[in-house]
Amino acid sequence: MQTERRRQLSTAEERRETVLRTAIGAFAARGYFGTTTTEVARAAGISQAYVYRLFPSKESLFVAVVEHCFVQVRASLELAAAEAKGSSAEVVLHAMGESYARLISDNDLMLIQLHAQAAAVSEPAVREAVRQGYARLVEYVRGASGGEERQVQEFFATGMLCHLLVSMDADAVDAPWTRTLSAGITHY
Amino acid sequence: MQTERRRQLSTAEERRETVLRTAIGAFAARGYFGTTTTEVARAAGISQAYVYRLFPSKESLFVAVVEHCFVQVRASLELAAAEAKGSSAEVVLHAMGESYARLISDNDLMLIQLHAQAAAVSEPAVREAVRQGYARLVEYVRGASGGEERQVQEFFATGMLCHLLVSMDADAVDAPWTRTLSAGITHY
DNA sequence: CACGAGTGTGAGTGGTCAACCACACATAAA
DNA sequence: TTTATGTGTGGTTGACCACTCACACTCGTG
Repeated sequence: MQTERRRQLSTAEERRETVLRTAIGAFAARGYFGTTTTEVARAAGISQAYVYRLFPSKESLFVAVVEHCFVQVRASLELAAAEAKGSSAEVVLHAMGESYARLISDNDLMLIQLHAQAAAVSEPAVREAVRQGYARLVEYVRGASGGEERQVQEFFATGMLCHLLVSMDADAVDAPWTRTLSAGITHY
Repeated sequence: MQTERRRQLSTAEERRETVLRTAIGAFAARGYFGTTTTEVARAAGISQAYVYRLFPSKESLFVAVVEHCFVQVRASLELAAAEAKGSSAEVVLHAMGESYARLISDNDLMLIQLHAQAAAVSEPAVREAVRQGYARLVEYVRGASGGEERQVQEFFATGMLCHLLVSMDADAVDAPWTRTLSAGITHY
């Protein structure tokens, strides 16, 4: 049974990935300022002190989380685009919307985007991450869909409307105004 | 010279209004969790302790600020609708958009909306205020413009896109993707 | 002037936060 | 087994937070 005993410790790189994944849930509720590093640590199952071994500061951790989310969103859109390849811009954009809706069905991804936007106002590092994230997203959607400016713009405007619906849990309100805002928007 | 000397002290009601007005600027930068009551007090020119005489808690203060902003937005749309009365839905909605663009030219109103959305996720009182605010806004826009569901929805989606542009200061970035997102969106 | 009611503050309070550090334990290679 | 390196934590620190309270001042009225 040579090396039967398994490693008990993770490598730092594995831990960083764990933290990135679990921190999404932690930051999703209360955003950058409202979430403590202790909460992030608890979500990852490590001590608060160790968070500071893996990331130099709370800000750099949050930035890494935001970047991680943008990568996931992009990957989701790429998947959809690959499946709908060769179709018209409308069809590709619709497939992207569907894929996006499925990706963020647990809402956390979307809430991170919302909180990243909010933090971007005062935190330059976050602002830069958000800019880069949307820059790549917009260019990708434009290229992959082949749609016109207006269509691409509307695609993102609809995404932003989703942020609003999720943030105030519009699903839980049964009224004409929520039906107006959420008309035609898929969600799971 | 009977009552020549003017009052030196404000009434509590006047102070409350001052605080509501100035707190917009304070909360606009870092949102609900990121802004301290001391900052709000300094913006209003009063002591931090007195903030707690005027409002029972930080949360109720923030909620009042959010409601105040929604009232201002609604008033702005009403003004625009009155001027464009009798025109087609498109024209009315465009006039509303113009008026809205002028109202939030200093960005603070819009940033409060963004931060209110973010705080709504975890703070039930804020969520209720945001729901009420948008409920009235949507119903008003629908009624005053006479537009179809889709038009009203697009109106708000465009507004949400403005939040994104303002939060990451897209104006400061000269690139194709910012031009795509901000195409046709007036701002002053 | 006197006096009650309203306006306003300085100086706290207990609690929490991001960040740090000394130290313990696990691992891999010599 | 020894040693160097990497993984991980308990305990702390100084700053700062929302919120409170005793007290001072101003005002309108009789």
